[in-house]
Amino acid sequence: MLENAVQSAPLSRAEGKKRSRQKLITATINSIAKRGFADTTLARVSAGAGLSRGIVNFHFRSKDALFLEVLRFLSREYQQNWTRAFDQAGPTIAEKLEAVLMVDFEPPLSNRNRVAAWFAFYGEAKSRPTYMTVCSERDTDTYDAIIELCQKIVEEGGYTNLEPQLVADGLGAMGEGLWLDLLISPHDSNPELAKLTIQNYLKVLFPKHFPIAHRAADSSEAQATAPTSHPAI
Amino acid sequence: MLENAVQSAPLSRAEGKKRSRQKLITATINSIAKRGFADTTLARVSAGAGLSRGIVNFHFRSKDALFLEVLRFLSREYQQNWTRAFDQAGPTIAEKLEAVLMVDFEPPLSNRNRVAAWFAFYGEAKSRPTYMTVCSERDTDTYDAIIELCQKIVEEGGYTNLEPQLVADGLGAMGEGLWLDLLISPHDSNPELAKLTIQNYLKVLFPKHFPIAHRAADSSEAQATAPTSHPAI
Amino acid sequence: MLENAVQSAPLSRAEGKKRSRQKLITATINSIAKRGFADTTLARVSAGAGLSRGIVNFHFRSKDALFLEVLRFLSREYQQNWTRAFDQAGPTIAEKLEAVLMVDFEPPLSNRNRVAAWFAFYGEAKSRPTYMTVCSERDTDTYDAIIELCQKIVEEGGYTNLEPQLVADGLGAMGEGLWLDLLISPHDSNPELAKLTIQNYLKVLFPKHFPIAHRAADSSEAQATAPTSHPAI
Amino acid sequence: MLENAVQSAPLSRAEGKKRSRQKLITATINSIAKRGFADTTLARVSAGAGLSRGIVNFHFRSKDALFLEVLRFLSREYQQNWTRAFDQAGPTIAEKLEAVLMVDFEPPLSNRNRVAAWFAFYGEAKSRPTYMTVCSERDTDTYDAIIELCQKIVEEGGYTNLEPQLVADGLGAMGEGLWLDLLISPHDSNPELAKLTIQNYLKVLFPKHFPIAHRAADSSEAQATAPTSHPAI
DNA sequence: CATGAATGAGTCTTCATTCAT
DNA sequence: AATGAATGAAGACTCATTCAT
Repeated sequence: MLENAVQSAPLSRAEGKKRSRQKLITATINSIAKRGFADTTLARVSAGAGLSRGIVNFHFRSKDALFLEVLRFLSREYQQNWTRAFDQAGPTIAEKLEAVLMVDFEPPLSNRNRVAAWFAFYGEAKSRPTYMTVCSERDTDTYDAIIELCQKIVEEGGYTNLEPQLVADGLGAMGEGLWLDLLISPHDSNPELAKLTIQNYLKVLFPKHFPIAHRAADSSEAQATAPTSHPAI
Repeated sequence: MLENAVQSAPLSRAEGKKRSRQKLITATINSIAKRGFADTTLARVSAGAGLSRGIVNFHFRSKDALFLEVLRFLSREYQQNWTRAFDQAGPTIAEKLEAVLMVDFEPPLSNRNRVAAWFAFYGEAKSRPTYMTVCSERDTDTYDAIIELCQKIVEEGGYTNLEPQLVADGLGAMGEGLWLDLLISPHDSNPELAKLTIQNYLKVLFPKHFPIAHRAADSSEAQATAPTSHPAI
Repeated sequence: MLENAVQSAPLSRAEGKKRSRQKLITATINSIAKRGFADTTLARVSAGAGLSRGIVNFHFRSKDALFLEVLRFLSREYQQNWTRAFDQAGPTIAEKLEAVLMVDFEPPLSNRNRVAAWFAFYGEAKSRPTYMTVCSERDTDTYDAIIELCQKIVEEGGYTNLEPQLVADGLGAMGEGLWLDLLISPHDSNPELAKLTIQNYLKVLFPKHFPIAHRAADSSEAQATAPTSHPAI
Repeated sequence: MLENAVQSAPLSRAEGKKRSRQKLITATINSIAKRGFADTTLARVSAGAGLSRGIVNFHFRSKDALFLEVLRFLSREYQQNWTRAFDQAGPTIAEKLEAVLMVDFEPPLSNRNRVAAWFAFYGEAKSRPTYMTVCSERDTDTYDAIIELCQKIVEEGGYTNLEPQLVADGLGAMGEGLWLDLLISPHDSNPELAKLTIQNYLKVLFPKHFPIAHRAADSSEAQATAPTSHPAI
């Protein structure tokens, strides 16, 4: 038995614990998507993770704590993807703006289970301050960044007819509305259509930055931005 | 005290039953908004309605049936307000379009309890086909109407740079996203701001129909359209 | 309004009340047979009787009171049929004995709903003294009569090898066991077979009174004894 | 205190679970006998077993499932005692027949709680196909065996006046009727009297096999056959 | 006499949580 | 670190009973 044993070798305790934790979080997201918040019980979560019944109260203090961790995981994941999209986009403001507006509709964020989980938390947010806090934060961060980009692009393009704040609010809201449509109108809605919709608005709003002929190219570029983390969920 | 002081007169049995039913629906909406889906128990609903414990299983078959009736009530109410806004708006396409986009942000639809209830149902929709059906229907009806209006206005104004379908999808989604913001970002968000955001887009999209100077007037006109039904909730 | 009004004329109050009472008793028997004791609710009973929900507490004081009345009705009906069979039988002891042993297997007592109701009460009798009293009484009356008949027939026939008391106990028990079989083994069991079984024993026990060739004739005679009351149940 | 004082040693988990299950079954039988089907609630059953409230839904799926397991337990127990009586009886057909007819009236089957439980199930059998199946099976098995024994004994003894099938049906039914009498006529009825009644019939039916002088001896022999299982109930 | 809306006690059932193994 | 038997609080639901109409 050498130390550099193969991957199937027993994990260290800390690693095993961490892995179990993550399995439970993933199983919870899937259960919420599949069965909804109300029917997501710890028994089903632990079964989904292939672990024993009492395990959740071992890794997390309580069911509420688990759910909060799940939301935090989703929030962290969202932020990571958002930041990566921003960083990996081309150097121009227009490219940055488009990239961050597109990231909601690329894997893993466009995954329907993810969207379902997010809206499950939104649905409970009004009555749960802790959920509200995390949800608001994500929202605020995103909106702030979009506002900043809009201000720059308006200034850069001399779009004197546009109020950057309102334009940004509209784009942000449109993104969330299209995200909801992925959930509610699955037959007529899909990530590609959502992206086209937003891009269409970009062209109308900022014609100098998003000329009509540019569309297809942008689209493929956007798709090229790297997806990320936990694609197995 | 005249004989025709009818309002305090004892209700007929059928009327009393109907009234109790409605009380339960209203109490359920309020409870969902206040405590969320998870903590909305039949005991709390019946207490909120000032009725006895077993009452829900008398008027509705089950908790599930009650919830579905609540969603149907919300859906019917939404459609009624939407239709009224459309009918009562001025005769032009632009006025109709603006009216139906504004109605989400006027009472009673802009009521935060209502929005919370809607998103609670959205959050459960993926795992409940019956909820999904009702939610999708509302969505589809609204979108279809907006598409039609956009097609007409594009044609009327000769906005050759606009794709009516995509523009309509964007406006519809923006409305839903701003509705969500009423819930999630209550500090920075309010119905008036939401209306301004949408109106700002209308001016950018259809400048001939929504000239800049027109803004304030429209806004106040929009507010003047009659709100409706069940203001007590 | 003449006294000799036709049958479809409105009943007097007393008659209507009596009729409703009986409808409820009949509906209860049918419900017990169909759904068992546990699932026989007052709602189902009143629905079965085509009457309104609160009616049982009007005609009877309570559910328990209704059930007790049902048992008393069954007991009365049993006794009436038994007595009629005895009276209408031929004049000999043998004919009387055979008649009372056969009556359990002729309508209406052989009706499977009736038997089911009886055994439902037997099943609850151990824990309900009032049921026990009524059930025991019926049993005792029947056994006593059979013992008396057996004593006479043994004396008459000089069957010195028979102990009348034990013979009578056995015949009575056999009757009840065959009655149970109507319920439990419906495929292989039927009233005619039950009668044959008992008659076979009579021939073995009392060969002078029940000669072999006599069988068929007896059987048809037995069948000729008049059935009775409430055949509609 | 030696180490092999195993009985007080802590049970393995599996053993403990099995024991809890059996406790619940036993407590249910006792409750049915004491309070009847209707008043046997899970709260009382679990209290009777000295366990917690939710336990039944842990070991069994539901109250119905518990009841069915109780009936299966009774059925298994019946069959075991029956088979043991048959096997342990002397080698002759007559001894076998008498043994299996007597076993109903010896512990544990003659235990009044047992009989009450059986008749509670009989009372519900008509409306519950699963109960009916189990009850019918027990009946059928018993009757089939008795028929076979009767055929042999008739052949062996040349009892040309007897129809084996009808004789067997009568004996089986008599056993069940006498069992019911243990429940319904507890003052005048007891297992010993029931046994005498049956034995009296055996002497009349099969005089060559059951001569009059033989009675007392047989009876004591029959009693000597070992009773069995679960005497604690 | 009869109705049926309403009540509320009682029951089954679920499930988060604990803890001995 | 993990298991799973057991707990008991809480909730949905049933249903006998009441009473205004």
